[in-house]
Amino acid sequence: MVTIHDVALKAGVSVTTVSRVLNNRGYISESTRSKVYRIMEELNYHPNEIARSLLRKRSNIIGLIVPDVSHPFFAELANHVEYYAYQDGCKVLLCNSHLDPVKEKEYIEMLKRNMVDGIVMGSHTLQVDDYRNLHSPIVTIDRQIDEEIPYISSDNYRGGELATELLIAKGCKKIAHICGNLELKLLANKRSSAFRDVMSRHDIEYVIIQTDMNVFDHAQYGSIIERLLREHPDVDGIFATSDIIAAFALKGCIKAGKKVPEDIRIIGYDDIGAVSWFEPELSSIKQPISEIGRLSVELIRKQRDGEPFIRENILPVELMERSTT
Amino acid sequence: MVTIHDVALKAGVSVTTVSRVLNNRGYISESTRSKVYRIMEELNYHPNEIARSLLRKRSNIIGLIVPDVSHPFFAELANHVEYYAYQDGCKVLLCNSHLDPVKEKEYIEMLKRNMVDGIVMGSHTLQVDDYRNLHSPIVTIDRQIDEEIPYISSDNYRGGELATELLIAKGCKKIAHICGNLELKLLANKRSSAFRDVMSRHDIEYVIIQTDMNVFDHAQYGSIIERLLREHPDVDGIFATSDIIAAFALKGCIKAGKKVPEDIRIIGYDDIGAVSWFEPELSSIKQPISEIGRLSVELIRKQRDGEPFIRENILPVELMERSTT
DNA sequence: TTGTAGGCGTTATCAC
DNA sequence: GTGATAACGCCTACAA
Repeated sequence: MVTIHDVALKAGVSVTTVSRVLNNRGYISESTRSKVYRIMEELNYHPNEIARSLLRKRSNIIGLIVPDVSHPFFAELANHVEYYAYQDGCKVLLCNSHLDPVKEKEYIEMLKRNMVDGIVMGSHTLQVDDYRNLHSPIVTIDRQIDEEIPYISSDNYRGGELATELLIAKGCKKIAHICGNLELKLLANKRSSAFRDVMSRHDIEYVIIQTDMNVFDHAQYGSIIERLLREHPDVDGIFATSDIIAAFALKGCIKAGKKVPEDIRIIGYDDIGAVSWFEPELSSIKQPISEIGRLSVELIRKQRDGEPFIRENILPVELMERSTT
Repeated sequence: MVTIHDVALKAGVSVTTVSRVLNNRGYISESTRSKVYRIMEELNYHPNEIARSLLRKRSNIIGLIVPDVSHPFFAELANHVEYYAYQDGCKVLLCNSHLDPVKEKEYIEMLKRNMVDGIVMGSHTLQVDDYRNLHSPIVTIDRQIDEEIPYISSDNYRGGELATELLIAKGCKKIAHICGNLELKLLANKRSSAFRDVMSRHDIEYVIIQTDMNVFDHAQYGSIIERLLREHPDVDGIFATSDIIAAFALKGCIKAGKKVPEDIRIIGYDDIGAVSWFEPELSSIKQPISEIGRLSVELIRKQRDGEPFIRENILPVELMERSTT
């Protein structure tokens, strides 16, 4: 490995001078500058970021903790977080919690030991206190820990309203809502509150079905749908809290011989790319994932640099009507 | 930030001793050991990994460069690489090249400056020489750079055979193959070679359509399919080189009023999760992505530690027959 | 305009 | 068993 000393030696100057050239600090004569540059080139020198980080007490790394990047929503989130982090001169350390609190906690410790600039928390398996005592810039996605920790979410309540109102407007008389486990205190639960509110307002019959805690166990969806259609054969509208669930609902309906959207209308949530790869294309509520990613990085940076920042960030959602409603 | 010095001071021992306790090296009396542990606890001390890395000349980080994590294949790859890296005590730095050679090169430089243990290259926008002169443990996915650099791919040729032979066995009389741009010297091109070989052997009519370089521009797929069906209305089998393309083909066929698989049979490649979320479920060739991830990490580790390793790693594929064939 | 010296937090080496 | 001390590669006062 070639260090700043090697360059200094070969260039016949001190390490300070090389460092100055490197960082464009202070005054250097044009001749030494170009000489140093030439030697750096010759030796193929690249400054050691680790040494820099040690000095700076910061690694320019953003830790991104998600349940599972292979889930389309988090894959897109990771994609955008990386995009904006890169623009900020930061790197992204990818951490899957795989819904394991131990792993999530270990990752948090690891990130702190590596002096990351901050942590974007997309996974939430720990207790509130564990997040509170981080002493590191942090942003949570879709969960509000307390007054202090900034969070980002899309307007879940509005999303729930939009989806529900659409089904009603289309004339649905009995609507099923399939949501995640409401025990988890996620902001996504507001979609369900909105559903309940709108339905009560319109005095339409409805059922709410909670899925298992494990969002990644897709096997459960098939049977949940089947049971729903069996126990409530008169359901003519389904609002699913994710596109994946909605896709399984669609599949279940087709298998059960129902026509979509004629017999039963279906709308999902997230607007992941895959919904438009298949036919019929799924109606969905679109979250501004790119903006969520951008804001995550910005909020980390602002906290890190001691700039003021907003703690509650609720982003607008958009109804994407396609062929299943 | 609390350092090893603070612990040493409060415990009334030297930093050396604390370091020994920390790393379980040399002899320490049980009493000092427990005292040190207690103080570490009290002070909530966590060793600074950056300082360690500086000394060790290694960050325990694996750089993962992919075109785009939001693509299901790479999302799954990232997921598994992270899984196995974690088991090895390594972290994963996520790098999207977004098909930009400049960004890819900058990422490579950055990773070297950060003394990563190695680089998993899933993106290939650079020239062969750029990869050759890395002087860092590296593994390429689905591309063979030269004799030296280890690569991992699934058995693309066999995959191509399986897909093609299935369509033929089902009685297809005119088969279209939609593949990526063959200019790019990717091992995935062997799928197309296999297709051509098998078709010639059986003397069946076929067409081969290359898509654009940009794999992430899904907009092109719709029109490609439409044109295919228009120019070759008698095609009764499609072998697409990715599930996404296959999904668009499926959609195009349905829109064109064709019944799948009765009028036309379709098979994709990769077996991404999404294919089984929708109806009809897509037949596909499954790549062992988990094993690819595991091997990537193993090959980095072996190179890093100077252990012997295998340079050519071709993993078996599997035919997943579902409802579209 | 350039150089010397000290320190970032840790571990390895060698003494005691 | 334990403790000084010197690295690791870089940057930044301060001095010249």
